[in-house]
Amino acid sequence: MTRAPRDDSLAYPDAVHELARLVPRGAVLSYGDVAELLGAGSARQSGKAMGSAPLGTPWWRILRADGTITGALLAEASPHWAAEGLAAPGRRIDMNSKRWKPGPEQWEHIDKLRAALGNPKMSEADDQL
DNA sequence: CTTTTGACAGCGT
DNA sequence: CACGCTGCCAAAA
Repeated sequence: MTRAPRDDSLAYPDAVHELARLVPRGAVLSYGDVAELLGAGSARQSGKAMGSAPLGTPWWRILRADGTITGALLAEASPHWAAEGLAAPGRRIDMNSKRWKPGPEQWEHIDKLRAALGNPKMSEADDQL
């Protein structure tokens, strides 16, 4: 292989996926919240990242700031929302009360993600100085 | 290098 | 409350 994957480094999309996994049942985050919690990127970046979320990722807990989700996913997400008591079918999620507030222990984990992000693969990139 | 493209956000109509 | 337009930001073409 031409490169060896570092375990300490983390790509932005992966950080987003990890964070999504931390969101507990019955809670949600907006794409913008995700970017803010990671202290990097922006709503669009996290949204893009979610597009490549691996199976097992609770993607239905990450939605738009107004409590809606993109059309194609609505059909798949609704049942989950109903099952978790997030919103009844046909209703939008109340971001005000359902927004996830990470506790101290969660923040520790999030902090790791932040640190890993500030430490991207720094090899073969020192020539463009 | 310029243009297009997104699982977005905010504001106006 | 539903749409539409503009602003953002980085990656891919």
